[in-house]
Amino acid sequence: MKEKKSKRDLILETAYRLFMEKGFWDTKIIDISDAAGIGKGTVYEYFDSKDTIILELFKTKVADPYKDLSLLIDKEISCETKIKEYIEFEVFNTTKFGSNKNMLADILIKSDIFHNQVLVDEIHKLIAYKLKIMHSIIKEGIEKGEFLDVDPLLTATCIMGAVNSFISFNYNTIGPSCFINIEKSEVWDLGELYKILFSGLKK
Amino acid sequence: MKEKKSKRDLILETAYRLFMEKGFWDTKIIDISDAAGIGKGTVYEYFDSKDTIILELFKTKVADPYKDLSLLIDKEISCETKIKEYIEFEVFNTTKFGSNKNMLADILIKSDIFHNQVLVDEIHKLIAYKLKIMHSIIKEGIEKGEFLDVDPLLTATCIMGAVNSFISFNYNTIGPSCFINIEKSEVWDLGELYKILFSGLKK
Amino acid sequence: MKEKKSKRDLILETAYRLFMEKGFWDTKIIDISDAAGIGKGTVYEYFDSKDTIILELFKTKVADPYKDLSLLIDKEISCETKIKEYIEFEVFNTTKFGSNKNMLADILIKSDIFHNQVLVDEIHKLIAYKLKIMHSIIKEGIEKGEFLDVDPLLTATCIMGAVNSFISFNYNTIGPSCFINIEKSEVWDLGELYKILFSGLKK
Amino acid sequence: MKEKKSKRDLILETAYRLFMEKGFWDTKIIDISDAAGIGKGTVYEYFDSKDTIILELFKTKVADPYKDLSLLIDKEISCETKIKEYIEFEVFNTTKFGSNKNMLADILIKSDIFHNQVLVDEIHKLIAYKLKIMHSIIKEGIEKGEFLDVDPLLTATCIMGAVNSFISFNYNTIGPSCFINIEKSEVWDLGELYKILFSGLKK
DNA sequence: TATGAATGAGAGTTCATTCAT
DNA sequence: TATGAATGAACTCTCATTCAT
Repeated sequence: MKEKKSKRDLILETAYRLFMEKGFWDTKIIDISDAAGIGKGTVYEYFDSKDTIILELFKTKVADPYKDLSLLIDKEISCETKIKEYIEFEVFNTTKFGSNKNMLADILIKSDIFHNQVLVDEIHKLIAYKLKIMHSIIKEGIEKGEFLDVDPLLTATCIMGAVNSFISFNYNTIGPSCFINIEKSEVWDLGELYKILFSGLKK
Repeated sequence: MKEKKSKRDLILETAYRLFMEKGFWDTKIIDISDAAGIGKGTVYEYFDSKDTIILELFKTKVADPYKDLSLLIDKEISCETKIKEYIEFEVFNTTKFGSNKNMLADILIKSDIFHNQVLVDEIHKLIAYKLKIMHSIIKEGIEKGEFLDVDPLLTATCIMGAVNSFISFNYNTIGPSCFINIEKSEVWDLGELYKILFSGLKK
Repeated sequence: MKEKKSKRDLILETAYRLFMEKGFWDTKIIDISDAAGIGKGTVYEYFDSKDTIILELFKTKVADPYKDLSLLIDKEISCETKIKEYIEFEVFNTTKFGSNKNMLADILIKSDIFHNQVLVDEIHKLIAYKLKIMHSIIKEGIEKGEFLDVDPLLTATCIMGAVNSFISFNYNTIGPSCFINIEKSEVWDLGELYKILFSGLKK
Repeated sequence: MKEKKSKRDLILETAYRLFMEKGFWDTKIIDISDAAGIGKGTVYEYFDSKDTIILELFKTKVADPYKDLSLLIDKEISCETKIKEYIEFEVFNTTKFGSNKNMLADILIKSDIFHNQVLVDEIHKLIAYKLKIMHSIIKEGIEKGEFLDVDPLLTATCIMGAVNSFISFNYNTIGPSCFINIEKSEVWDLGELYKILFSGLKK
């Protein structure tokens, strides 16, 4: 495993680009070496396997930038500002790769899932359908004076994200592996979720 | 393509079970036929391909149940209640397959992503890390009297979900394919996001 | 793993033939399937791997025939006859595959050793050289009346084989794995070897 | 092809050591250069190929020491002594590389044969089985007073070696390449083999 | 209708060898 | 003289799909 920067980086960048474009499974080693203008064997001079490449990309492109995020906790600013800074950081971090690029999400969502565009289209159709309903409800609520004057689509998007996340963590899809060192009451109450969505965080 | 209900359903149910257990890519056609107690060729009597099976499963198990969700819009109830009903439906819908089962999420998250446990562990580690920070901030905010008395972990989870969703839709990762028939102002303002998170929806 | 006799046997026989002709390492799976007139994948329908094929061949062609050899021990015949029968069995067993064929020895000695005909020639040259010397000594011994009137070349061959075997077992090349349940005095004395070679077994 | 002694010898000695330890096929060129502390390319400055190395090793380590063995023929000693000296030389020669080391045999028997420990175990099992039978017969013969009082295991080992050798040469496995300049009667008689085994060489 | 034997394109990976420096 | 980065032919094994029965 050589460490010479340029060639290793060339492979990494090429792999990254192809993974983003075609997905991990649709990108073959030969695709990477061809696109990089090098021999297939050269890829293996720098990486043990295809798995090592995606792992390295994840670590450097995705995970590493978060390293100092925890410094945020001890900053002398209000918690509201902390959350705002967190979000700004997250937005910067996941969009810095270029317009419309969120590496992890992209690779996951791209062709990789099922090599099946028809299915991907169906999934998007469902999301669109749900979004439209939620959007319509919020719009109505605003018009009727029931809700604050927020952007209805943005809000629909956020609520859907919050709910999906709530479900995934609450009903263990993602697994308790993500709750390291944090105590979680057995099953969360929907009432708590509503509280946040309707009243927000601030006192 | 035959339509005799029983055998077709047997294949579908077996495939569904195996996809949930081992993921889509790790489930081979032979696994399905073996588990169903039928011949490998028989699978192809009822389905054109493996892709057709997952597509059918998605349609019937995931998408179809949402068919009447739009009726919610015209119900004679407050918008707050509509959203609550929406959420309750979503929770029911994604957890009805058994404890801790959310079909789509499960299949995506299972072995399928990269066949690479090391990478999956890294991803979980990052999620856990971010969650811990957010959790810590919210807890502090509550203690200091800055935030309402919410469940900090649940709230952290929801905010992360909302933010991820905001980013995905705002910066086009998922693609505009999900905004069919909805007008979206070019790029959403972070201020709008903060408004919802801190003040909530309700007036 | 199907068990239908004919195709499985076809693969086995074809592999056997090619292993004998070209050696194990020089025989590729595609060679076997081509020679058998079947598809490459078919080989894997019947055998898990190339290793499984050679193992199966060893078991059925080489090891199995020895199964009843131990019955010899309890036969009501003289020990001299027992040894003669043992040898006759061994000769039959290792030559039954056709003229000039001793499966295991052939595969080992063929191209497999080093893929290197020049080296194989050198090895043969050395054997020939040693054989010639031994042959010459024995011939002289017979002519001078020192030795019995035996076939000098045959005798030279046997002595070389006995000595090689003695060395291999005595100095552990083969490893003690072959002395299961038999007690071996630490290192054998050359005197014992001479006793057998010069005086023979019989009283 | 340079001839500078020291580096060439370093490569040779390193290759020799690794071939003995891991076998020819398991030893890669990079292993040799690494172990020798030189560059991979340097190996090719001194040797045309991996094959050239093993050939050179065979010649210098194995074959060359036999160069003067033929002088034995003309020594003024009895033929019995000649054979004894031959054997002593052979024992010395094949064991001089260190305890339990017989270069050629070692390399052949090591990992090289089939990279398949299961098969190697099976082969050893068969050898052990045959050895046990022969051992048992000889022991019985001695106890009954039919045979001389020899070491039964050593004798079994030698007889097996002699018989294998007899078969290999008699039925052409090794090929007539080893009978250069020696006349061989078409097929040897088993009677001749028995004569030597039971009566020995000496008059 | 049901089968499962047969298929072969295609993947990741290895490593002896080359050659520009 | 010495290097090691670069190479690519070659290999084993996988598995969705076909099709004769």
